[in-house]
Amino acid sequence: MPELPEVQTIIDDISKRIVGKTIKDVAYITNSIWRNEIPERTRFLKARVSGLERKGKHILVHLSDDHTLIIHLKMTGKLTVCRPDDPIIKHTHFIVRFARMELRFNDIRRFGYLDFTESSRLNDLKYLADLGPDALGISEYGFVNLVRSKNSRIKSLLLDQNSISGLGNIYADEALYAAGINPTRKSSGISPARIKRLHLNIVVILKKALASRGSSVSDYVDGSGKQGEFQNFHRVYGRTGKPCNKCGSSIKKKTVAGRSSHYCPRCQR
DNA sequence: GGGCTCCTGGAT
DNA sequence: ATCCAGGAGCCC
Repeated sequence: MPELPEVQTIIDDISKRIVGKTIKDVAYITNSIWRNEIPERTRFLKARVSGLERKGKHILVHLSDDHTLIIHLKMTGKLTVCRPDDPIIKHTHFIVRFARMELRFNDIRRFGYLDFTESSRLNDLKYLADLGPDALGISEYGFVNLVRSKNSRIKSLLLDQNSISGLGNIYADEALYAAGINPTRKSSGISPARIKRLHLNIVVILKKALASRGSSVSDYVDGSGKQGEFQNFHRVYGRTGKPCNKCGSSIKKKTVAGRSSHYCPRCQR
């Protein structure tokens, strides 16, 4: 479900409600949702939420006693602030209880996970340490070097979180369309001018998506359980067979890098 | 690279 | 009944 704009929207929503609040209790519902050891309940009790942070598509919830809860939502994960008397819906796996509200982690497909560590040892977690520069933080220079240095298809590179973090299937397709680059192109063969255009479009599209509070295609909801709006502005994703906004050609879909890729065969070369 | 896997559920 | 899904790791 969530890519950078969705994860950031959730973090911004939730931060307003839980930063500074003290944890009263936690509820373990599905043990297998934890990536490593399940933290003891006492690790959470009386801790205060000191701040939230995004690393790629990971959500870090920092606690006052120098521990951090890590959350990855994968495809169908949801993180919402609820009232204690809201019914606990199916596929809810973990709850953090505050005095007047609860933070609930729900995931239909259970691809998502939770993890917990001392904050000073976050970089011992390989999946965090290996993340590439953030899609909204990488410089144009850094991005050009990255793309020119790889021989993979550009779509694969954009999805590779260890090369550049935060992009997923929707925004990779949308950015490639905006830059006029075919998803199957070998990255090393793309001209620097084209790569700069792609970098600019990644930033512009991610920022627009953030302003629209993310894309709700099926499951995504923000930290309050509301849908985003950016799906209304998709140019290729989910528009297979519809006319290209630039040239009128039919938008095509084909598998690239193991994912369905939506593109205009005429505008993207 | 491509293919398979984890899992549930909606669309066709 | 079959296909497909905002992710990503593992296997040749």
